[in-house]
Amino acid sequence: MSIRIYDVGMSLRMALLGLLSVSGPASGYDLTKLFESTINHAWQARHSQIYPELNKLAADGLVTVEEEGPRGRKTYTITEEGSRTIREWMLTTGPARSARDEKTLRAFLLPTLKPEEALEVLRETVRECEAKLAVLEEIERRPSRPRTAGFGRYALDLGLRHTRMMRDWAAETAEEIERASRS
Amino acid sequence: MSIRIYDVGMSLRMALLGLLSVSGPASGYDLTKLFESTINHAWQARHSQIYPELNKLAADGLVTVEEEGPRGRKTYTITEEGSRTIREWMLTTGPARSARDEKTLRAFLLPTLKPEEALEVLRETVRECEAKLAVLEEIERRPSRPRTAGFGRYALDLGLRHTRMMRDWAAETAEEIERASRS
DNA sequence: GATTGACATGTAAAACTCGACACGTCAACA
DNA sequence: TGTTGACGTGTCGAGTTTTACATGTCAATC
Repeated sequence: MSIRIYDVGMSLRMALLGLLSVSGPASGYDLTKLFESTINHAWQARHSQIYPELNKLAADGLVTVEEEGPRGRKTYTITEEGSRTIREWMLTTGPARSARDEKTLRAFLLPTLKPEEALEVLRETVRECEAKLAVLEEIERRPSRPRTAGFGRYALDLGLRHTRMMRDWAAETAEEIERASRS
Repeated sequence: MSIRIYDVGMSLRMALLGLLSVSGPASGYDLTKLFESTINHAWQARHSQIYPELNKLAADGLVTVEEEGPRGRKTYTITEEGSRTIREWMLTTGPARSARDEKTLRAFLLPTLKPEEALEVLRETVRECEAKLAVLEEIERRPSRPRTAGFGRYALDLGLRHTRMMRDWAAETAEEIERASRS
């Protein structure tokens, strides 16, 4: 086991430990789907990244394979050390946190377009946000499964706020551009 | 020049073309700093990634080196083809956009902590947001330099909204946890 | 004249991420 | 009985991103 000095690249690790911690024992397959259905807005990972990371996690003693089911299914459980590790990470306040959002990047690059084009992009953004909001609000209404109950609460709220913020920004910016181009 | 079929990995390319498009001719050094001071919240890139990408961009005819100054400075200018390329990219609506935010990830993993610990993390988040807001509001008040004037407008507004949203979420979630743990 | 710091560009190794390939199981339904 | 689709784990190659290394110029200040 190699000690990692820097925080970079710990995110996937911590996401997996966090999911295992809150949802209880799960397989790589379960975690891949959990990833998609919960923290997908904040972080993405394919199974091709998740399976190797789980093996590393097991090698480092942060998780254990307690049970092997049919179809080669391996059920991972977080260990004491794993819990300690994620707790420390969560309580560590670092100044530099990676943040990448192509949607926001496009918003920043809006001035590269002519006003009419920018307007159309913004209106499309509003439509996308509305569609996403509809999905999130539907999830909010639907009673959550017990396994992810506490987990999804804050995540969903943040997702809703983020999407509404984006929608409002796009709508108001569109209005502003429209006003400016009319005068 | 190889044609890229997928959109993935185009972000850095487009960010550079966008910066060159809005701010006018600039060197790799300028772009590195522009990156930091403008779209850093949406995308990050070190000079070790920017310099090679500029060379590729030049090889592909999307930018040209019009001028070589002292200290080996190379001033890049976006070409017609470069402008066409970013315009097409901006107008292309793809469903899958990469989004990674460690701050949000941590928010999602809050339920791994005990209520008192989560509370402390949330309060720290509020403090960080307040500090960031102070910086952004100061920038808002300060008259912008002509080179990034139009560019920074929307970016700054979105940054302010995002930070306020995060602050409000953290504050209200903290309140909620406090209420729940009191009862 | 020497030192410091901003300017300026680059490369190499390691780690991270994605899409594609690859293999195999089990249950349900036709 | 065959086929389909969800379950389930894994590897590989290519591209992206980071950290560290590497080199040198120019202006200002001591």
